[in-house]
Amino acid sequence: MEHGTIPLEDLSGGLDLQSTLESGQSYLWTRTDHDSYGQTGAYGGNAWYETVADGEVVRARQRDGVLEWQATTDATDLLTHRLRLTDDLQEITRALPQDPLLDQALTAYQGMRVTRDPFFPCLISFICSPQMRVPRIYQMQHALRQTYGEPITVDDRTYYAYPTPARLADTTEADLRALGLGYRAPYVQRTAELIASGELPSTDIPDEYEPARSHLTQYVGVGMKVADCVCLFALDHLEAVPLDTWVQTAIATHYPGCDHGAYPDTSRAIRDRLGPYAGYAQTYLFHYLRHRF
DNA sequence: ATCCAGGATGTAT
DNA sequence: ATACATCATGGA
Repeated sequence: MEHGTIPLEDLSGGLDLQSTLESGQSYLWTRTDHDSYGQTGAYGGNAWYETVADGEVVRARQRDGVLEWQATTDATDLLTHRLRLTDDLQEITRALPQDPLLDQALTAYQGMRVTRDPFFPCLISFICSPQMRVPRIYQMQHALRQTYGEPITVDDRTYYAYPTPARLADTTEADLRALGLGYRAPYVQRTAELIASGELPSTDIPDEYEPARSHLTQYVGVGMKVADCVCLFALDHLEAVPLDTWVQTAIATHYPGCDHGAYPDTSRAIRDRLGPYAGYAQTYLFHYLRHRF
């Protein structure tokens, strides 16, 4: 394994790796000191996180003002891309409106970045998310990797890549129910099939945000909320605001003028209110609201 | 035991 | 368009 460090001193807004990887954005990283997946109780400020990306094992941890990595090849570009290290967090914070709730959330998790996941794993992760707690979503993605992922052995340890569309298309509803996906099992199988067969290829996704969101809702198990998650966490649409139950409640109480009942109307109103980095605000609010109690 | 979780779908109005 | 029941699973 090669290893190296990425300096963080000159990074605008800094980095909080733990918050970035444990705030329910990406379900593709596992903390190596976890005996079970998705547990965020113990402090892990300097913990290693690992994933399989582009067929390579990548491990990263934050300490002493650097992002340290171990990988089979140089992971600098990969980490810079996946963790959005070039996002100007100071400018993003400046561009967001000033209000007490948002200020508290931004201050509490300074350095947290929106992750940039690969499309298919992100899509499947959030198809698994409805009516599920964050730790269980981690658990389901872990089960999918262990069961259907391509194994990679490095230094006597075996890792599993996220399964391909073809591999998941080749499963059955019963197979996936056995992994604990519940009623989302047929959604995952059908969506994988739509992509693998070319019936609804991901290469047809429009570049613009709202058309992209509309395209995504054609997949099975994808409504507006899940589509917004994929737009934000995989498709570079930083204005996308996933309206989950936490954020909807926050909008109703904190931005009542933006609450229009219907998803598309509230979505447009909150984006008009928060601006081009609305998705960043959503990510901070979601993490903050879920953890302040 | 009962309730609830990063909602989506099918059906009836 | 909008309202409502239904959908698995596990942890509190």
